[in-house]
Amino acid sequence: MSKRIADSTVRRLSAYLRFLEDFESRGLETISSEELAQRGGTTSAQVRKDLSFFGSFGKRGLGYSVPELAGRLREILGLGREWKVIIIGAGKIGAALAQYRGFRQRGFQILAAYDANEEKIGLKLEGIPVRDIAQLERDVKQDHPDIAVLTVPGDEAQRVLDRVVKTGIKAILNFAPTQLQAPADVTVKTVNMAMELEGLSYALTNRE
Amino acid sequence: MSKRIADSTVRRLSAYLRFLEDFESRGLETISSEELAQRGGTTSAQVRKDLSFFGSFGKRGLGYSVPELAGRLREILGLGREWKVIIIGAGKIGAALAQYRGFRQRGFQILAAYDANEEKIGLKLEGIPVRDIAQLERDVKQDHPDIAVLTVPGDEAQRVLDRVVKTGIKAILNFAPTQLQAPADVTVKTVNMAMELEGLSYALTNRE
DNA sequence: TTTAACTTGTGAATTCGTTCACAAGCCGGA
DNA sequence: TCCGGCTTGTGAACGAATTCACAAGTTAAA
Repeated sequence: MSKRIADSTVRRLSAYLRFLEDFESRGLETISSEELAQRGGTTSAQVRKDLSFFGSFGKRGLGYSVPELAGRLREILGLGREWKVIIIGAGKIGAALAQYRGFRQRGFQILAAYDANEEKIGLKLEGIPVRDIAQLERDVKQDHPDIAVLTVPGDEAQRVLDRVVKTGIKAILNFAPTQLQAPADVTVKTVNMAMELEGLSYALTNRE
Repeated sequence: MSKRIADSTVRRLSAYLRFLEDFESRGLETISSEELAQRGGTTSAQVRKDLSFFGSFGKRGLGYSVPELAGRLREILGLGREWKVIIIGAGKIGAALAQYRGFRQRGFQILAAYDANEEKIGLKLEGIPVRDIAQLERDVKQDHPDIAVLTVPGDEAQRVLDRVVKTGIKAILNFAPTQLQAPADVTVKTVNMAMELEGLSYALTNRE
């Protein structure tokens, strides 16, 4: 597939899709790059450039067909199918994610949560079973999850990641505040709240 | 203060500080840009460039003094003081954040959580009082929180943000999967899990 | 049909961030 | 004191991402 697409572009596509769904639900038929841009806090040229990497979806003079563009974006983002997700670490953050509606809505199906704490094993977290981390390898072999979400303490994160990688899972969403090392064919996205907070602290401290 | 620093630079400084604290706790005295780079998944030139925006902290031929550089970074990032934080939305994510140790460790003190749900008001969330959102304005006037964390549903986020902005708070950490509009003097950082997940979906779908 | 008002798609120009490459400075040993 | 080995700090080169600017296509109305 053509050339490498920037991370920032993919994130914007994701944002565009959200607006399109909003427009779709309100029954609107077409949308211009300018409208899309305003909602996404970017420029119309940016929107058109982003889309142009994947083809020409619009009509000059008119704009984009809302349902068609939404469909194309879902296709590009790989949202046409269900992705199976496991959560590793059944703490507070794991629990919050388990009930997060955004997962289901977008076709991310949570299979199970894993933990080492015996008191948690066997319980249900928002309807999702908490299993013994010891059976991770066996379960992955059977259920073939696509994505692992890591919500374990920072000092365990790398060790757990290595274990997850060994099972063959190629996509990881990490909530531990740690820089993780993984092979090139495994995609790791890290959500680091500490870093965001420090970014706010920096902004508050250094305002001109 | 000199010229605008890139967001990516600030995030890296934040990462460097974490490694330095690790080194500090192990009693190491000096560190080179190369060592810092390896831990942070970047290059030594990048590390030196990042630091150079703020001054010359190292000694040629030797490297950086760990405690000194850590101190300088804390200063730059504004971590020398306590920041007062309020959480708006006492749902699962709010609860998870309330107990998140990363906050306290870095000097972020959580004053209270706010919610409109009467059943939650008056309860404690991990020791933090849940108050009526109706008294937000009064409380802010009295307690002067610096940062508001938004964990409300997406369709309420903009409305709540406008209200928070009106109280004079200048820094917001948003967990709603929505692009928010705010005045230029207010810094908004959004943590969008849906977007990260879609990034993973994209990566899984489009691997060459 | 012609015209006016729009809007896309895309090379070119620009801006922004990263990497290179090396002079300048520091340290320890001879 | 001199030398060899190291490491910083920083202009210059490079590369990537964004913005500009406009030809080309579409629509509706006269």
